Amino acid sequence: MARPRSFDEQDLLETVMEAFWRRGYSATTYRGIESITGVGIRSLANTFGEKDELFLTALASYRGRVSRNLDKMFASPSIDSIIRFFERISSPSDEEDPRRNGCLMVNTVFEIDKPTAAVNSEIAQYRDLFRSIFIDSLESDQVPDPEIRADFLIGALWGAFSQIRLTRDPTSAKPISTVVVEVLEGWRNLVQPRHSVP
Amino acid sequence: MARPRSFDEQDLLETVMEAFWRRGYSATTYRGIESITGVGIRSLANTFGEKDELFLTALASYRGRVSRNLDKMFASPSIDSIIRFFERISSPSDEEDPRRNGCLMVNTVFEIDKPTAAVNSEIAQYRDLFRSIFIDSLESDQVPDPEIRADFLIGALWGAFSQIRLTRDPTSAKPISTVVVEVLEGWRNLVQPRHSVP
DNA sequence: CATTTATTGCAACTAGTGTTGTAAAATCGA
DNA sequence: TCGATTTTACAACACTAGTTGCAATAAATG
Repeated sequence: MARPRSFDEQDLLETVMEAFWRRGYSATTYRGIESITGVGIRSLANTFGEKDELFLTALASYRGRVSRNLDKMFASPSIDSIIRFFERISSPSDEEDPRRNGCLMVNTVFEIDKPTAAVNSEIAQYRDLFRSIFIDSLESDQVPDPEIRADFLIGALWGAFSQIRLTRDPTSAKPISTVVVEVLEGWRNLVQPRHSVP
Repeated sequence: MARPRSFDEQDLLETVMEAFWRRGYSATTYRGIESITGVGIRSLANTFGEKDELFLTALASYRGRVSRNLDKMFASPSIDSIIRFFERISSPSDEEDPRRNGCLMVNTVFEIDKPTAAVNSEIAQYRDLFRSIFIDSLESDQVPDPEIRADFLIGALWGAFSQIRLTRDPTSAKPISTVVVEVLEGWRNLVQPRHSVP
């Protein structure tokens, strides 16, 4: 046929995604990616289109990554899974781990002034990922009002991400995890009093 | 002496601060401020210096505003004050209220890639504002481990700000407030078991 | 009224970024 | 080897934003 690409599209996308994660949207420039990856601007544009589209693709890739992790951690959803999840969030990461920058989606919400409909949809899907997993977990332990409590957990999660992003240190979210775990333990004893004692 | 200014410095600063609050750092341009306020770029630069300095001044102004509000709300610090605070956070605001964009300081953390030492100091002072007020409030009701719980409350607060910023609607943080209040109520009964039962 | 002096309007300069055109380069099948 | 076709390097373009120089302007003081 013709000349083949000098790079692997998936590998490149992974690198680009981490660049957005580390440095944010506007600080991640085409020319910057060029010098990091060695792939020329023109090839980037040919492959992924304009910056908006490249970013959207990176977001989708991120969501896929998170989704796979969550599937593993919540194979059997329960309060215990949520506890393990929050404990992992605030566990140390090495210097090179992009997790030190919190969460790409949350960062995006703050940096992009007026997100496009496509970006908003990505973020909504991302949020729903957590929401449905939290609800499933709470329901499986018969916690009342699972929706409200799930929304609270999402809030706590985003607070943790904010804290991590501020300090660039996951362990700084430890106090948040600690109290969230305490709260979750308390929810074990809240079984619905629907058809209970006379 | 000489020609007087055509504007009031404090009024102008307030407007600029709200501009940063609404639109973020990079979307708030000198030329934009010029067309909003009618004050020319040259006069802005003469009065406030470069954009960094103008922004820093706006942050300080914001912190002053928040500090005054907190002093009012926490005149007698207690769990009840914290409850009222979280309930107010998620109460509706009108269309023009810049609170619809969450919190200027938290937004800043996310948008600025590498904050200067001065900006970091502003943010740290801002955080400590809440931290010491939360600790005071918890201590006055003899809640154990007030530092850790205060850090959790800060996390929940930032989660609420994130949620508000995402939806541009304070009431979307209602579930967070609701559960935080529930948690705070629970903390009333945790009085230190220091010298208790035999 | 003239002088002084800070303010202001205008415009230019510089730097950075997304985007695109074009021609050279490289590969694979015939 | 040749031709088709894609990739790639280079450069140019357009636009935006921060910053700065300079001359005109306007008020207060004597």
